[in-house]
Amino acid sequence: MEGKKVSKSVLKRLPGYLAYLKSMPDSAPPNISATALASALGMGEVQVRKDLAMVSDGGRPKIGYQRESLIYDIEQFLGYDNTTDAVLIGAGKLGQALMGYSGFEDYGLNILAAFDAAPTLSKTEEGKPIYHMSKLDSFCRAHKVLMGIITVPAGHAQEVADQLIAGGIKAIWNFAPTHLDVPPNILVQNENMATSLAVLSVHLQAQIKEEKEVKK
Amino acid sequence: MEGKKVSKSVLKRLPGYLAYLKSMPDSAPPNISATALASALGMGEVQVRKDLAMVSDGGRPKIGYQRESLIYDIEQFLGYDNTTDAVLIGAGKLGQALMGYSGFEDYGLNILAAFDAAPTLSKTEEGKPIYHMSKLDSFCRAHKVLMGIITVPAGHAQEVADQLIAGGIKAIWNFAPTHLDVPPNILVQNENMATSLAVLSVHLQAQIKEEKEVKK
DNA sequence: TAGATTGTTAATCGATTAACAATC
DNA sequence: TAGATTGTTAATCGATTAACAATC
Repeated sequence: MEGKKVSKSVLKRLPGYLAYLKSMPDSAPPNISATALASALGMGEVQVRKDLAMVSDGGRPKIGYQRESLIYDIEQFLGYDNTTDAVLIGAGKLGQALMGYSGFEDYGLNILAAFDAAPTLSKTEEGKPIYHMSKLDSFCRAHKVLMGIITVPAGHAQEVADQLIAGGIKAIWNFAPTHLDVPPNILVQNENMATSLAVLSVHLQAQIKEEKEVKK
Repeated sequence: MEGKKVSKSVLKRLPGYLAYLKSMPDSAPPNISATALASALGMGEVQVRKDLAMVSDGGRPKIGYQRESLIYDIEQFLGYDNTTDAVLIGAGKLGQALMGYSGFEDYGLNILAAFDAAPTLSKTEEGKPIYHMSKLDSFCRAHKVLMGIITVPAGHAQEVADQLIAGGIKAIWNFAPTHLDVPPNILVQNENMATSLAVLSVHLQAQIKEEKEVKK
């Protein structure tokens, strides 16, 4: 059943289901059970069922869910059917890597152009334009861009965020390792590698410690 | 007080405190209160205090925490003091961007080399070696590498993960948008952009919907 | 001392899991 | 029908927040 309020934790799991369903070969059976999905993704089956209940209009007992319509429902729910235009600020290595990643199309994301304080090129390898920061505001307004991707150094991220918001942007994908202060109606999604590294680092420390103790 | 079990949610917030503390100028006062930290990062002050209590040996009422020792304590806790060697698999755009990112040093991460199924270069721009996949196993063993970074396409990620684990790796930083099946003692940290995009996309959809309703 | 601030104990909230009834 | 599977209701778990006592 659609239209319900879906929590962020559920939301974050949906792309996982979608990717798995899409990765299945056409030769696979047209139906799949929550049990099968759960075991493939290493999750609890009740959780999978609850999650799917939020976006689909249900599976059938003994049969499971229709793969095709499940894919459709999740994509529909996530809004991958209608494209979102975005701008990217900071044409450094990470920025260019993101510009060049063609996979974003699958998520309905279209990066129109990059902006940089000191552009060294006028186009990316893929032929997308790189403009000077001074063009940002008018570009965003002209193209009614709603999403900005920040790949500048931490020290400039807040300033860039302010400019994006002034240009009418409603959501920011922030790759700069810093907190952004924004008005309540603006969403900031932090892609914080430091966070992941912390988890990894602490795990490895524990591993090393454990190993030493075993050796004793 | 150190040595307690710290939950993942706390762990993930620590890098935020650390980055903010490190970004403060030397001219700033030597002490900082949880209240100040909280408001700077847009968090609740009780949460900040509880988090800090897990890694530091406490602040002083009315004074706050010593900035320097707080930085030390968090870095110590996260293991940023002793470097972790890592290998990276998949020398594509994203892989090269990560190889070239010098900021990882701050997190005690040192990427020794890249591996690729069909390397087009023998070195990265920064002079780090790029080897053929066939060298992976012996390299990992020889250098006692504990961490692997996967930046290959989703279809090859599981296969690469298996090889890494065979080579003795204990933690995987997975940039491929797919679930990895690994033994229980191996940690997989997914850096899943699809997850972030889902959150952003759903937010924008809601925004657009809202706007339309206002216009009516 | 008074007040800002810390740290802890209790209450709330939300998300996950378990138990079970419904269904094909 | 019997059994696999769905979906829901209740129980558990963990994390966040609120209230308060301790402290400098």
